[in-house]
Amino acid sequence: MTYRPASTDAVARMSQQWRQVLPGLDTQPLLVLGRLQRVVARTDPLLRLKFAAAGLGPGEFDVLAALRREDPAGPVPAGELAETMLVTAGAATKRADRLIAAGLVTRERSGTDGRGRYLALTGRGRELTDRLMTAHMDTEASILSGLGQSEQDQLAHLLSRLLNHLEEPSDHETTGD
Amino acid sequence: MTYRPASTDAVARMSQQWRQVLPGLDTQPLLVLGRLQRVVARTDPLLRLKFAAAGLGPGEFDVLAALRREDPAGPVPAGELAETMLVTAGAATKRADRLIAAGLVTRERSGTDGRGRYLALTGRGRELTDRLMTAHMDTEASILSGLGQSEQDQLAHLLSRLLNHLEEPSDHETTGD
DNA sequence: CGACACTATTTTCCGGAGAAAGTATCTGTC
DNA sequence: GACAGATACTTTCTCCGGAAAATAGTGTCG
Repeated sequence: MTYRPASTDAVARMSQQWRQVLPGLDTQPLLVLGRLQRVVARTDPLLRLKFAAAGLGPGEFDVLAALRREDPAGPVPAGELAETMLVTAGAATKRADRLIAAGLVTRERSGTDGRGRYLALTGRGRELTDRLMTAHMDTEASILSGLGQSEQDQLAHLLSRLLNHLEEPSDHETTGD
Repeated sequence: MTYRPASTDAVARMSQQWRQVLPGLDTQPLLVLGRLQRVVARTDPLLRLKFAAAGLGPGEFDVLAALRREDPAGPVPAGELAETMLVTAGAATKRADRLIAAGLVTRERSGTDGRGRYLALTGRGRELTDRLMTAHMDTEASILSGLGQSEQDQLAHLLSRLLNHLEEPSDHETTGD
């Protein structure tokens, strides 16, 4: 039986192991990005539970949420939707197809540009989205409940900095490696 | 073209929008978990590039890395592998199949328990893994280069706390490390 | 010993996503 | 105004992973 101190998580252990196998290698990045991936891998299934219970597949709440957020501004171009969800246009099309079939979303041609499609929530879609979003925030809050408020704030801040760096590559040249 | 202050990331904007649509809803958790998901969604494709260049599919480097870490301890039971990779046993089997076909991994029956299978790296597998792991850490380091060292440390620490909470739900020992 | 429950892994089936080809529409150029 | 190329989306093809059934092996209890 291997003894494991309480303050050591799975990723810290991996890092230790690497140190033994490849002593020259700097595995510091793992302690950030490895943990990040692992947190997401752990939380995603938890978050999907409520959506699945409402009959929604993996990425479908993403669509509903994106449309609801833009609701005041009206229908959303399909391409924009794909961008904000970080999926390909093809995936966005298929997600929309399913939601349309479920009667939660509508798709209409753009008047000014025959290629464009605009997506919007139906009444039922809006209703469901609001209900799910509320429950969603509850779930997320409970996942974060192990951290204090100031820790959550710090974490949010650091992630924001990292994300900014990732999403605006122009403000810092990192073409290298 | 909407003007966007540099300090505002995509998730912060989403949170703002929600505030307008559902003013009563607390979207604080989004600022942590939403960003987390988004960082991973952005980084994953970057990380996969090098693996794909080496002919490896999505989860395959995970297998190689897990085996390499355990290398000193010898072959790894298939089930254990699935657990550390956070995938189902079926997925682990299939990943292993591909790597065996590529000549990077071997699978042998357990001597003591006929149901068990032990996986290990071949010479070529070990070589490739070491090379990829080094390149991988470079890539990750460059992704994190937007943060200073102390920020990375803070982030690692906070993520560790969160991960501990997620992976040991019954454990409430929050003693600092 | 033999039936049964349990465990470890593999296989089958299916759904979702990416890549790239396909379709419709728009824009610029002559 | 017609044509080439760009753009917005859709379709097709294929791969990967989860869920659950199937397979194989172990342990136990009488």
